[in-house]
Amino acid sequence: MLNETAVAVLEQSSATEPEKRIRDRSATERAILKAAKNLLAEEGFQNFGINAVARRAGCDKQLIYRYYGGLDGLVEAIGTDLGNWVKDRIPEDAGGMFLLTYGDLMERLALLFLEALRDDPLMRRVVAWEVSENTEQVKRLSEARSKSLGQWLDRMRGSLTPPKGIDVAAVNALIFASIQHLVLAAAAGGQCAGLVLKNNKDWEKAAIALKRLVRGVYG
Amino acid sequence: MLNETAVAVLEQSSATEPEKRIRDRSATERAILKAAKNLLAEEGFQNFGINAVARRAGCDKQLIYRYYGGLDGLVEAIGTDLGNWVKDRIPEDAGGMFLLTYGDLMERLALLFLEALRDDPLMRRVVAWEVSENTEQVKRLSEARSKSLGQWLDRMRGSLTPPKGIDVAAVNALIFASIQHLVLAAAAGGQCAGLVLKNNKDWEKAAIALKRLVRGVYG
DNA sequence: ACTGTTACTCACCGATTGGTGACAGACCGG
DNA sequence: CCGGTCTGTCACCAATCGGTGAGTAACAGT
Repeated sequence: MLNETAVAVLEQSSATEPEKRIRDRSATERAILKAAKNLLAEEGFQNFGINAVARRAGCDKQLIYRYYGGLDGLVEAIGTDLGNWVKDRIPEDAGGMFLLTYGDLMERLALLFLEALRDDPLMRRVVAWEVSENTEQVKRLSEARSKSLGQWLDRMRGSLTPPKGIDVAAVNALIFASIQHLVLAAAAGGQCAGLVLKNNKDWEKAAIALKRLVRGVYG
Repeated sequence: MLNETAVAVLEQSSATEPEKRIRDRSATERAILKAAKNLLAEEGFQNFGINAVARRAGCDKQLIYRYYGGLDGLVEAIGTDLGNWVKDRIPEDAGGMFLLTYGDLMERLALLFLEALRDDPLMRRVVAWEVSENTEQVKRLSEARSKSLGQWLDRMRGSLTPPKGIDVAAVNALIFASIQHLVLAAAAGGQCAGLVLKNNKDWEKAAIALKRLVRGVYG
């Protein structure tokens, strides 16, 4: 990539010059991070490595070592980005709606989370990564993500009091676990436990079932 | 491994001769399959390759190509084994119990499935594999698994009629999805969505929450 | 214009990967 | 005894991996 532009410059520059991006460290850093995120989102964590990222970023892998301290640092940077995931991807104005009960809230949050996860391939890969490996890299990703998720839940809860006599943490963990696995399985194979999940109609059924599940516990 | 025994034999055989296993095709096939399953269960699908399997089986990788047609065939053999998973790992006598309602049944099945999955590292790796990759190998594994799971559900349902007005397939998919993700996340990082899952007490809480969830929809 | 720093590239390293062809020895039928 | 088949071993291949040291080109300060 970069070579082509450089060569083009040497050859007195042919017609188009697509973004030179020479000797601009911060721009290169951004390009690397972007390349890493796109690569992870599209290819998954299987082929996620120094060489592949450098190849996609169109720069030498040495720069990844220099600017991010290797793959670990790069993953950490991704994790930092991911800390703002809920803030970036999920509308916060749900508090302004008529959420009278804890059940109202959880139903809404569950549906929002389902949709957001369904629309974000990067986040899906990260979640899949979390349940597949246990390296230090992944641990950090996982922590950042669950922390930000927990804060989101707290923030949205506001002054609503959860029902007594129910282990809310455990029940909510199960609910969000079901959403995550459903979306992951669907993204991977188009179905989950025999339930086909491809077109919007399929997903509408799943959403209804999810509502029923939430309403079952929280009324 | 095998070299050591061979050398020992050439050296007029020292004291112990741990299972010679020479020139016995079916035994070698079994050893390879066993090695593959153990490797997958212990190391995960990340480092699951021809070389690693051959190394663990103590034979040349060429034999894997000859006897199984490469990794694909080997994975398929594992999948065939996995087709009997529910039969092997989950007691079938639950039908003889007092399961009066569909809710009784699903609660029992959910708990059985949770426990069985928790106790089987190989199956956990396979499930994690399913949501992480979409190769032909994994597809076959996934199909065999979900098919056998579906048959199990049908078999256990017996003459019990599911409640009307509920999309049982979708709800059950969500329930089993929650179990799978919970167990996977716990096995990977010891927690799921902030809920710590390490000792038996933690799991007891999760089981209670699971019951509540099932009872919520199915009464 | 000289100098030093910054941004970047390149060439190479050892290790490991999936895959293949050639070979050696045990066994069996003639 | 010989010849062929079966089982298993070994040596080698190109490709890729993560990682490093050395070198080059562009810029800034003086």
